[in-house]
Amino acid sequence: MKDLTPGGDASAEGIARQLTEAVHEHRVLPGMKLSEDEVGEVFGVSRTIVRQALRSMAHEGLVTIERNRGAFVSKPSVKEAREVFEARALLEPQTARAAAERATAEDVALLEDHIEREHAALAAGEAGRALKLSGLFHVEIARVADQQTIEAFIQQLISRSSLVIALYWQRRNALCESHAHHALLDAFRDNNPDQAEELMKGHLVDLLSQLNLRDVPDEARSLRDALLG
Amino acid sequence: MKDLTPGGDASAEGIARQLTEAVHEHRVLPGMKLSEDEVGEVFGVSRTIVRQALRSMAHEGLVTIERNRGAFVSKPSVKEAREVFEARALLEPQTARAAAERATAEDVALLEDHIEREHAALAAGEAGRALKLSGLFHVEIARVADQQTIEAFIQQLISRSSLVIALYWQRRNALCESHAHHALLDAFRDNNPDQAEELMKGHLVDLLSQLNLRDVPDEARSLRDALLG
DNA sequence: TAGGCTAAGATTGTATACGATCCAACATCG
DNA sequence: CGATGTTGGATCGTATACAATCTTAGCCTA
Repeated sequence: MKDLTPGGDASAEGIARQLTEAVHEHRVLPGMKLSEDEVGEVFGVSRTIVRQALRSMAHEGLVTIERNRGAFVSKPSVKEAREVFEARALLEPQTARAAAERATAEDVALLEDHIEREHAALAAGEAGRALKLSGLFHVEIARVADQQTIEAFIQQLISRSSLVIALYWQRRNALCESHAHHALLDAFRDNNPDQAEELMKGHLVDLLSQLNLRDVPDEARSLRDALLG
Repeated sequence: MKDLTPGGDASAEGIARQLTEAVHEHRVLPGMKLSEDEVGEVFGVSRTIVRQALRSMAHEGLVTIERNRGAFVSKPSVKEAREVFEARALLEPQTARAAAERATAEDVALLEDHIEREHAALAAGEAGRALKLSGLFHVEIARVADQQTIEAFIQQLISRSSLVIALYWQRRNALCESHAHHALLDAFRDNNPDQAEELMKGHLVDLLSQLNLRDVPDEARSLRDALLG
């Protein structure tokens, strides 16, 4: 069987990237099983490669591997969800500041294009794709700041945030993000570090406030519902 | 061939842990090749397991895998060295603050024991072991702060700091660290977050100042030495 | 003698085979 | 009828075999 996937190659990294993208777009949800045979069949590679990809994703916290049971898309606990946003609060504001100090016209144009595509996806009803682009915006900021080490951390945190959003997001007020991103873009364009840092800090608080981290994480609730219903 | 290693099991994680420890103790140095066959023979496992371990370490930045060439202990560039300490500067002071807020008597006792073992190793002339424990102290602080996500990041940064130290450390004034760790311990014992944060900030600045990040990274220099000698 | 080419050896990349473990359906017994 | 034990299938864990690639030593040529 040959490569069915036009979007990427069949290396371990390529498969990990495509699976990660699917998680970011919420096409693959927390708790879903990623069978080695099944993934291998989809991408036309042997289990050897799939295992490499899955272990790589496990290292990022995106999947959880249970011995002799297989790989599942991770379901972050409430505590883990909080930790992810606490880590982001430590890393991202300073990174936004550094990005605002260094941002060139090209950087701003690239970020602007990013926001535009995010809007286009939203307009086209592709909510998942918009969500993915929204996360990628944060990674791009780290790239502009020229901080590869921190960029890798933020990329991981964005991935895990996708899982958190899938589990704990409450529907109401869905589209305040693009506004925040636009404001950040302005700060970058003006090379205004103070404003960029503050905006990012506020943006992260906003994101966190839109999560419902009080309820039980979906599994126990479904059990209770089953017992009560 | 059976397990030759009394200190740990022969799983991929166990081998990665033991290799990582060897790097922390500077028994394995940057640039050294980690041949799959050789590592497998030492630990008595097949290449399958070794490959898992090496890829895991590659993900942490500890080893670099070059396709069809093999795995080598990473040699961080000057830029990467700076980035590692910049990331630590973002994460560790706040983490020390949180640890100081939460530290219990048991936590303090455990950290104290840690410092004591560091001193003992230094007194016994086991500089590598002391260095490893010195790094682990920082990881333990994140554990006390009850921040597993950040702890994982710090662990990675500590590992990479070991590589940076191996490459860029300048010998003079070798033992100011234990003093800084003692001061931090006092701040934890007193539950003094402000002091802990400031001490950690200063400690990281001290560490960075003891590195020589201006020279070329060892390879060109050894070539030059060879030509001049 | 220096430079480049070739071939053999060594090392990694990938697929596959086999054993171990888990899970679910079914049968059996109380 | 319900609970428990058993058996078959499915899935994962590990080792090994083979192919692809790189390295190096030796040889040839200018």
